[in-house]
Amino acid sequence: MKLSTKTRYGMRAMIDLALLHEFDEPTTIREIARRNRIPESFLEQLLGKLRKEGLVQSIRGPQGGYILAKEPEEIRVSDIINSLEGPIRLAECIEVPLCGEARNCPSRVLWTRIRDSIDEITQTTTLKDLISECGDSAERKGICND
Amino acid sequence: MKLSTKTRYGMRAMIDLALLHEFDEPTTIREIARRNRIPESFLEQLLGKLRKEGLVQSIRGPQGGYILAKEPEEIRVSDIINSLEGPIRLAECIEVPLCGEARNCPSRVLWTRIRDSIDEITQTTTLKDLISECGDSAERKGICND
DNA sequence: TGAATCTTGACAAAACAAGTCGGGTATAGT
DNA sequence: ACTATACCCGACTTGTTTTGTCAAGATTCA
Repeated sequence: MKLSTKTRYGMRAMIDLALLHEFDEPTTIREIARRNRIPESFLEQLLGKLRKEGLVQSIRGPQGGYILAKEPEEIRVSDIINSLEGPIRLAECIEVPLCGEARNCPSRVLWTRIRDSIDEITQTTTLKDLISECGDSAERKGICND
Repeated sequence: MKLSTKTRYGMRAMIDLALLHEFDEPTTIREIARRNRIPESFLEQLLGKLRKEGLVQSIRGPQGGYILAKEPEEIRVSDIINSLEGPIRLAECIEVPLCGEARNCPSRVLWTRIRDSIDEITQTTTLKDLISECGDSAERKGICND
């Protein structure tokens, strides 16, 4: 079980935007891509999804770019993940019980428990939480790939 | 983020074996496959991995089949997942810090926290836990696909 | 011996992930 | 109005992974 690069890249991009949020001026795809080592045209797709979900705002034309559409404390990690790859569905039957014995199905109980535990984290962690926990020393040297 | 069918099938097969454990006689691949709606030759592969990890024991020849190699309370969910698809690696840099700022990397902090939370569940839950929590009413009607 | 059963590895189809590309649209500045 | 900048969008490609299938072999019981 691993995260898609969509999710990893997208999260990095959002953190990047959150760190720049105080400056209140847009950053271009190109800059975000360069700072975070993300292929430019791939990032474009991801920002498109994030925009449609209302997490970032785009500004077209010269001097344009992207900014967060909300305050960092209003953007939950789950919002980002949902935008990029849809909700976490460890198994079909968690969402839509397939068998009549769902309540007593051992594997369903297990997957549900794991999913709930992931949700608990992603739904209670915001971008603000992430960047403030990590201190301001996180100057983007752009080496991390995750 | 979703579970592979390898993991879902494998877990179901192990639960199946755990439920039959008290009878102390082997079950054939065919029977496990039929009860759990798993392609026979695919299940074959999965049981091979589980055997190599010492989780199940095989008995060849007529009246042969598979049984658990340990008591259900000695088999953790994490053992099963590790056998089938290797350890959960949400992102490379969790295991091997890639950048010099790992400690201050917001996304790394996030992925690590999620992974730890998953590990906590899989490492403390055994097959015994799963089947005893679900009551004995779980008669395998074999409809569930997860 | 012969039938039942596991064992192993090669192979194949389908799905998915990751990334590219080209042409379009909006806008600021001149 | 023109032009350069920048986002927008969908189709396409490429490579990998997943999800299997299959055949030949090994072991054991009766």
